[in-house]
Amino acid sequence: MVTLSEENYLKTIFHLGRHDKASVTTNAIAQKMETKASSATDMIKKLSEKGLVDYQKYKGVQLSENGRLAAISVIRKHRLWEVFLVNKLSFSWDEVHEVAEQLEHIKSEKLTLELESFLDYPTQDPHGDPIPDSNGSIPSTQKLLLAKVKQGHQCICVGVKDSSSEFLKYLDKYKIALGSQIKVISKEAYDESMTVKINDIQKTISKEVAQNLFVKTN
Amino acid sequence: MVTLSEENYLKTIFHLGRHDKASVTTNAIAQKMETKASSATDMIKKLSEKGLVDYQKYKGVQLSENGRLAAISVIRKHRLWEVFLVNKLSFSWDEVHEVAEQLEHIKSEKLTLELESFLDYPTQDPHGDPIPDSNGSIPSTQKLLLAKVKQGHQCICVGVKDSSSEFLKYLDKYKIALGSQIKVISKEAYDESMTVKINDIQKTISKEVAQNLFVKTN
DNA sequence: CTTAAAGTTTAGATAAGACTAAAAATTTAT
DNA sequence: ATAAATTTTTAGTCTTATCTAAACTTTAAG
Repeated sequence: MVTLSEENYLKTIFHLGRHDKASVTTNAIAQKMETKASSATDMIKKLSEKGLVDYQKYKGVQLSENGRLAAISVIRKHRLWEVFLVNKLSFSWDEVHEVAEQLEHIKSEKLTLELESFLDYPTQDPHGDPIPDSNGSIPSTQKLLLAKVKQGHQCICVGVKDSSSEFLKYLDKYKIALGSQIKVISKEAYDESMTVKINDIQKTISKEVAQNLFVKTN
Repeated sequence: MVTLSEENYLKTIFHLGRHDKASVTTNAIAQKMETKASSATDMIKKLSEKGLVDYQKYKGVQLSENGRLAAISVIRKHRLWEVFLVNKLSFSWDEVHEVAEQLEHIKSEKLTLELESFLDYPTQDPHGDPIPDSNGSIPSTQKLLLAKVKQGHQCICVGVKDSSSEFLKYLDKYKIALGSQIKVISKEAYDESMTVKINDIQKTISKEVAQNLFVKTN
């Protein structure tokens, strides 16, 4: 039995360890969880005793296979619920996170499977993040940050790196959505801003925006 | 802020105090919550300090107005989720309780309202229990136990008193559902069993069954 | 290569919610 | 009306998850 708090730590460790395969540090976990390092250490010990993480004092943690599966299960539920909230109820993509944070902890295998079926087996959530399948496999997507796209190239918006309400509302305001066609017209070396044509409307966007938008070239 | 545990106590006190308006005793609460009387006392004190119940030592508790509203809110969510599970996902009425016990604690006013709308404003859950509206009003239904119906009278099944999985599966087995037409053919004084015609099929049912089925005469 | 800074862990405390055992109040029965 | 039985409360303990403060490692700088 994995507690709610344990699930939240596992999820955080998963996200922090996603890209490089080095150990995740205590401080990084504490910061992401908005708690103290000593609390993180306590929880790490507990997770370690339960065999959910590999832990060596002062050396950080890595998820064990069981820990990885537990984390992915929570992430899967989180993203399925987000799809439900946006596609079936009338939530917008900037409103779903908080509620999904609660719904992701509901324990019922049947519920998750039925929900997935009801939603027609979605492969990504409203922010473009992939939804793990019931075996824990995560569909890989070849995406890159808009900031990396060369001048003159065309691409399609496929996800966001920052899924804060503020950023999502900014995107809504300028009609930038998943699927939007984006052409990079010019790039400004000085401030890393770029001028793009989005859905045939020209606009200059800042570095902050370009570095938080995932696109796929086509 | 009402905790998950507090919500469960409030719900229990609501159900126990539903019919007679006498105070609900500590032991009754403990028994229903499957906990010890001392734990119930501790929680009662906490609820009392928060103004959710009126409490006098050794005299039991009654819900305050705020406590009543909090309890009804939880019950409303529980029943809405049950409708969702049965009508939208393919749960049967004997499978919903455990999951709804978890979902009822999700805190999001918008979610509850949107869910209610998505379900087309249902007035009762899959067991025939009324769903409180967003103001906390509970639609009243005039129902009686099948055991009280006189010989020769016709009625319609509108709910169950016992919503245990065992009873619900029994009803499924004999094709007794909400809406089933039931005519009381004869009653046996000795064991309080009765012979009834359900959907044109004759069957003898025990006291236990007759005392757990709600009907409406027509 | 030693020391200062940064990061991590330990020790001890707190709050919520539960438990056991014992004391106190209430109810029931003689 | 009082003793016995039952119910309720209190006191003290436990577990989970958190915190602060202090101690200990590791890393980085000089």
